[in-house]
Amino acid sequence: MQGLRERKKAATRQAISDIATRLFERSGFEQVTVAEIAAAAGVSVKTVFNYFGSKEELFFDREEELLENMLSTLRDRPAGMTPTAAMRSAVLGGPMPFITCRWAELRRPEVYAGIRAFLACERASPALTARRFVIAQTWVAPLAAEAGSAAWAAMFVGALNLRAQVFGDAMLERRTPGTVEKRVRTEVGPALDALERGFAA
Amino acid sequence: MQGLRERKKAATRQAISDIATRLFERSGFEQVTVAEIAAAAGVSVKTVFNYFGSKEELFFDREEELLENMLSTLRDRPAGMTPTAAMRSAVLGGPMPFITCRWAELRRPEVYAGIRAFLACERASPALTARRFVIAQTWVAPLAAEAGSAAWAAMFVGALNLRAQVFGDAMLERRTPGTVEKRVRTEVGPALDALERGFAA
DNA sequence: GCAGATTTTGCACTCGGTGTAAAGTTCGCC
DNA sequence: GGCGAACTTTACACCGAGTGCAAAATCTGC
Repeated sequence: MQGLRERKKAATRQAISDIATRLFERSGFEQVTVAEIAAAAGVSVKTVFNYFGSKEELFFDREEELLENMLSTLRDRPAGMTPTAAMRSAVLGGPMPFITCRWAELRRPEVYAGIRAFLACERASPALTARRFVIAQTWVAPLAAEAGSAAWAAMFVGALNLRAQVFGDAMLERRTPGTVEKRVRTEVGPALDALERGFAA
Repeated sequence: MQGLRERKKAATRQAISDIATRLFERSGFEQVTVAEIAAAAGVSVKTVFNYFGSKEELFFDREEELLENMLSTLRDRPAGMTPTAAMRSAVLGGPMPFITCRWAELRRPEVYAGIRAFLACERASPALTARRFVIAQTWVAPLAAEAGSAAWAAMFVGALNLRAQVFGDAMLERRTPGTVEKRVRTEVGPALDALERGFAA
């Protein structure tokens, strides 16, 4: 355990992030001001911006972790396995790609509702939708370095964006967990197949 | 020729856009305020926002035209030709994809300098860089509709983003027109090859 | 408990963007 | 040419995100 200062910082950061998430999901991203978040967290606006570079960063909090997981999935693949094959099960195997969460968990209503609320909030805000694409784009260079092919990385990120689209659509239409999984597999699977075939040289 | 009102509107819009472009390329996107643009154009700030939805729209002005060109390239392809094959020459055949501008034109110094200034301005501003990705993403759905495959469209846009990256890098490094062309062909060509092979089913 | 490093805060400010209502233009028509 | 309707432009007041700065509060090692 670190010193008191370190612990307080971590706690403050977490508190701000939690409260922001709750407020966003209750009222919508655009409807909540940073001033409200700061007040609810018992902290000044300036402090919020000390921890988070922008309002959007309060929403997308786990995306760095996601990149790390992608990179280690690539790095740890058995010799001879293609990048596409290595990524396949993580992309198709659960609701949140590269997070250890399987399709079965989506059957728990509170998980379904939580993910759905997050997606609804994101879709309702152009700024957040835009932000997601930008974040995804920042993945291209690291993925390219790890996989050894810029072309592969650029198109793989295209496939990830497709996946987010398909998954989000199905969730917002309130499809059953089974249907959501089926849609992701049948619509994103072919993209991965094409990637596999395309880079089979 | 339209009525006076229509002509005036078109002229005002063009004047604002031209002045904005000049100011951006001289001082950088972030350094120029909308108020300065409005003043230079002899118009109120509100009028600027009557014509353009945001400051970024003042910079990316021809992107709609680009989408139109992509869609008609797809639509008019001979029966039996794959979407990838149809797009290939437009993607690899000139400095600005889907604009009738061939590689030869890049050899004219003022063309080279103009495009380079535009790119430098874009790269210097995170907001503009982000905006480009968002614009590219809005192309996915229309392209998917025209090509009949969401998977293809998602990954094709990935290839377009790669192209923009490669082209921009080469231009900012002040490579010769010949080198720029070669880089685009050798780095983006494989992506299109993969796309062709991948969707050959 | 003290000195020095670190965090938090308040404050004043800039800039992008919106809503509104009034002033200024253009249009179709007589 | 002139008149009323439709449309554009403008000023003004406003909001929210984000920054820079210097003072106040807090933690750290000793």
